[in-house]
This record gives sequence, C-alpha cells and structure tokens, in this order.
Amino acid sequence: MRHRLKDVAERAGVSVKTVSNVVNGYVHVRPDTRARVEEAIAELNYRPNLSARHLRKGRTGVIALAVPELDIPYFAELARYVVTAAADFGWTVLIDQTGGGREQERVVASGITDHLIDGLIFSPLALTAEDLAGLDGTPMVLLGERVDHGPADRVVIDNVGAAREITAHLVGLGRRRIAAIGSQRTDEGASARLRLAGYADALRAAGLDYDEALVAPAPAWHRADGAAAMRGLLTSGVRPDAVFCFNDTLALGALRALHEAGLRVPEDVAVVGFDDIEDGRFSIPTLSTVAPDKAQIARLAVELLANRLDGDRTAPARELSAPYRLELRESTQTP
Amino acid sequence: MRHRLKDVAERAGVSVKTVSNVVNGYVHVRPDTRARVEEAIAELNYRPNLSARHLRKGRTGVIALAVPELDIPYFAELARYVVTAAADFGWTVLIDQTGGGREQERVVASGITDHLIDGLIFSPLALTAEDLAGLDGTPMVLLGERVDHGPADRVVIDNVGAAREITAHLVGLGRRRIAAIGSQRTDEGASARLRLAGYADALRAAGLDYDEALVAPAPAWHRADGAAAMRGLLTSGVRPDAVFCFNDTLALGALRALHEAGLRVPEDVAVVGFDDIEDGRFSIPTLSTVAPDKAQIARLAVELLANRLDGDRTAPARELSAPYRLELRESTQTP
DNA sequence: AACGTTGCCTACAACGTTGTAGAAACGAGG
DNA sequence: CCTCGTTTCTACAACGTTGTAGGCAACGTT
Repeated sequence: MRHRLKDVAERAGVSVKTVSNVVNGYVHVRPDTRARVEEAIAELNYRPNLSARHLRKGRTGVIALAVPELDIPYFAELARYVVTAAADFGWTVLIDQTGGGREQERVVASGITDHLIDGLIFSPLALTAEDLAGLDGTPMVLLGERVDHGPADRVVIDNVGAAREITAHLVGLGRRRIAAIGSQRTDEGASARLRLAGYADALRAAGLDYDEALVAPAPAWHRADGAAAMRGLLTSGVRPDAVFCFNDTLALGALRALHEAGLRVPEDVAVVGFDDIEDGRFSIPTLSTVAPDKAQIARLAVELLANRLDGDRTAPARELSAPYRLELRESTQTP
Repeated sequence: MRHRLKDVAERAGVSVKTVSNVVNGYVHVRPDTRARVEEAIAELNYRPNLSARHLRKGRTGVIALAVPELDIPYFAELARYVVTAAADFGWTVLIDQTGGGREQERVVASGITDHLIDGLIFSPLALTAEDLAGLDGTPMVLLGERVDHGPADRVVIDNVGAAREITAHLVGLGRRRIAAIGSQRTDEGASARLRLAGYADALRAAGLDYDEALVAPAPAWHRADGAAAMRGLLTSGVRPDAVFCFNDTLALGALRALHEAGLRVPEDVAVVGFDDIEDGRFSIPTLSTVAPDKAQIARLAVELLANRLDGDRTAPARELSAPYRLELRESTQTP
C-alpha cells in the first residue's frame, strides 16, 4: 500500500500542508509537531509522489543523459562520471540509448524531454542544427561537436589539437607512412572530420604527404569496423608503419587484424587510439591513446545544466572546453 | 513555450477532453473533428505532460533497469537488450547505476521506485532478501541469483551447469591443474558461489582434486582484479595449466598478466571466461567463454514485468531460466 | 409520432502535491 | 487590557491529465 500526505496527516493529527512543510524542511514548525509528523512518516514508510510534486513544482529532480550506444565503452564510462557529478546536485540520471540514428535522436531530443525530466545532456551523432531548432523548453547541454553553432550549451574537447598531438607522436617515432582509421562522411561525424583535420595538420607540419590511400573510412566505430578497415589497408598494399584510429574500439579491432596478419605492434606498425577506455590499459599490447578528461567533461556538463536550470534560460549558449592528455603505452613503445 | 490540452482545445474549438480522446486514440471522434484537433496539435507542437498523465493514470510508461556498474561491458550490453525489449511494450527505460553497494542498492530499490516508474528490473550484487521484504508497491524483476527465495520474479541462468560445462571443456583439453579466478565471500556474490560449485563439480567428475591454492578470490570482477589474481597464482608457484575466470573482464585481465609473465595462451595456460562480451571476440587471443543468451534474459525480464503490471500483483513469484552456450575461441584452441 | 440506440461530444471531479492567503495562538510592549 | 508582530498552522486552489456521467443529435424501429 502506498501512502499519501493525507494518510500521514491523519495519523499525526495535523493538516496535509503541515506534513508537506515537514517533508520540505520548512522552518516554522513546532518541534513536537515535527516529531509527531516524522514519526507518522516513519511508521507509514511514506515517500512523496514525484509525479505530483513535479506537476506542482515543475521540477522532477531527474535529468537524462542520451548517448548513442552504451556498449561503446567510452559512453559507458562517461555515464558513470555523469551519474557521479549529478549526484552532487541531488539529481537522478536517466540514461537513454538513442542508437545514433538521426530520427531516433530527434525522438529522444523532443520526446524524452516531455515534462519528465528537468534537463538533458546529449551526445548526438547525427542530429543537425535544424533538428534542435524546433526544441523549446527543456534545457539541454550537448557533448561533442556535431551540431555546429547550435543554440545549446556545449562541452567540447579540442579534437583537432589532440589528433595533431597524437599523430605528431607517431611522427616522432620515425614513422612515415601513417594511416588513419575512422573517417566518415562529413554529415555523419563531426568528430571524425576534426580528428582527420588534426591528423592532416600533423603530417603537413612534419613535411609528410597526405595520402588518400592511407585514410580508411569506418561506418561505425566498433571493434569490427576497426578490424575490417585495418584488413583493407593491409591488403591494399599501402603498407603503413603506423595507424591513428579515431577511437579506442577501432584501435582494438585494428590490433586484432594486425595480429592475424602476423605483424608486430609496435615494431612493424605503431597503433594509437582516442578515448582512453579501460580496455586499452589491458589489451595486448596496451594502447597509446588520447585521454580526454571524462570526469571534467561530465562535471562541466552538469554545471552548465544547473546554471541553465537555475538561471536565465534565454542567456546566450556557452561552450566550455575540457582538457585531455596523451597516454603513451606499449602500442607505440618498445618495452 | 509549452502547450497544454487546453491550448490545443481552444485552437481547435473543442473541449479539453476531446483533445485527450484524440491523443489517446479513442474511436468515437468524427473524422473532421479529429483532423482539426490533429492540426492544432501539430501547429502547437503539443506533447502530453507525462507527470500529469501518471498522476491521473498511475502509469508512467517508464521502467528502470538498475545495474551495479555500466562500465562492466556485460551490463552495458544487457542494457541495450533491455532497451530493445522494452520498446516492444512502448516503455522507456531509465538506467540506474547503483555502484553495487548494499546501501546504495537499497536506496535504489526503495527510492527510485517512488511513483516515478512503473516497474524495475534489478540486477543486485549485495542486496539481501530482508532488504527486499520491506518493499511494497512497484513490481520488480530480479536478474541473477543473489537473493535466494526472494519474493520477486526472477530471470536466471544455470550458473552451476554452465560453469561445469566450461570447466569440463578445459579438462577435455587434457589440462589437470585448472585454476579458478573470481571467488568471493559467500555473502557477496551468489554468482561466484554457483560458478565455483560448477567448477568443483567438473573437477570431481573428472577425478581431479579440488585444490584451495588454485582458487583465487577477486574483490570485484574488473580487469585489474583478474590481472592481480593471475599474478598471485603465478607467483604462488601453483603453476596452473588452465584458468576459469568467473567473468570475461577478469579473463581479459588474466590474459594480460599471463602475457606479461611470458606465458603463451593457450599453449602454456588455457583461459576461459563467462559472459561473452564483445571484447572477447577481438582480444589477443580471442576468448573462449560461456555465452548467456542476453537477448533472451532481457526479453524474459521485460515480459515478467509486463505480466506483473497487467496481471495479478499478488500472484506467486515466478522464476524463468534463460539458455546459454559455450563459445570456444583461441584461448582454448591452438590455431 | 414515440421510442430506444448509437455516435459524438462536454462538464466535472479527481490524482497528490505545494504556493498563497490568512486564521489562530502567543508574547511583548504600551 | 489592548494592540501589534511573530510563530504556527490550516483551507483552498492550482498544476495537466483522464475517467465518469451525462447531454444532444441523428438514426432506425415500432
């Protein structure tokens, strides 16, 4: 049996509103009254109805995190940090898996926000600025760079700079035929475009040619895609001596394909990824990668959302940047 | 600006209830009226307030999935299947990360259910039967075996049988000193206890001794714990020729430790895991494992919940079993 | 013509909560 | 004893939705 304020009120011999005041910590309640009410609450195991509270107050205390796929470890790890950061604000995090398609993402962006949550942290893959334009109401914070100059707050990392640095690291190892895995059609992945730009930058700075044949596309960024792309590079005869994979799961797939081809990492081919997922610290060999500060990304996103909720909802959108660093491991270093 | 039924009603020139009827697909609405209402809905981009609907109907259309840690790939993969299965019932899935502690799990079990969701699918690690006893109200389906003879519906797999089979596979390879990684204190992990029992069964059936020194505990089931446990086994001098890790992340950590020790897998030591996470299909070597039918687990859990929601809430708890199979890969087979 | 049936629609109340307004009790100061 | 301000509490309305009950036409049947 579920109890309501009314039940508690009757048991404690006070009005419904007095119980509400006790529950909400209102100060002007006599100590003995408060004690009686609290006793009744405990006896009945009363818990407020969040829907009713939301209906009255317009706040649920729940925010959502929408990510393309939970079984991409980067998003799972990010989710953990967001849950932690949100707890500091007393928020519960509803995690929603969009699947990454544009239509699904639009449904989530416009649908899930329907009065059920206070705000949304959204990591879109395919959503465009137009899709977001029609959304009014629920405050939103975007992660990543897909939606250019969108109307919403955003947390980014310097994808171009990070890609440039990690590629430069490969150059520094003396590698000259550096492949890239993970390019996508421009309208699909902004991250792919930016990381590719950083890669090209670094090659240019080192006086190396940008060779189309060394750039392998990947429809998604799963292990299987990385393995397939690597196999493609190997059979095409371009003979890379290093590979920059646009995320770690691609890199793990590439490691697998290199292993199957009998090539040694890093002696024959050096491999780097992007994201610093836990797998890369235990793979064979361990994986050099760009490590975005996920805790910071999560914290900034939650804080932006908090500001938006408490402050001016019409203030101009803000963009914050989170730091990253290189994690150099076995896949680019001889033991 | 958010619009309400009232706004739509005024625009369409009908009553609020008629709009509600259109939204809910009530049949007795004249086609032209329906068209007018739908036009108004589209123009105003009306979306129902779920909290209000819940308050009135007692249903939110949202269920929760509570798991210990999202960055354990098994749970992330399971989450994806649950989201998919729930979609068939028109449910949105709120994913909640408990952290695995008993207190946190109790908070989730009693707290998150507070009128916000219709039902809960719960994969507990530490929760006890008493903790659940006090819960009345929100229907719940448990995954796994932690809470013995609890009062709730449950989906399980035959942990003992699966562990027995995979251990027998190692025996069949001619291995005689088979270690186990992942045992836990009885009050912590029921899965650990059952998998250990299956392991012991298989040894006994093969006429092998159960050797305490070959059983390594693991406080949690992460890669780092598997690596640490494996290093412990190697330095203790027990010289295993095979290892059964109680989940895949432990096994991946063990692979890493074996690699660092210069031992070959499977030639020197064969390794098997449990869960069939995606990593194991790309690790070096690929990982032999028990593959529970996650899609089936998710589907059964969602169906149990649906039955409980629509049917008799006082009916006795049901327990359903999901199938599994062995996935034999490189870590137990020479190429 | 009177009647019942059906289709379509509306008014009202209720879900459980909290904000507002104000009443009742009390103490302090004149 | 009266007045005033403060503390403590209550009654009422409202948040947006849907179930219930019922009204009004239009229709077919007697």
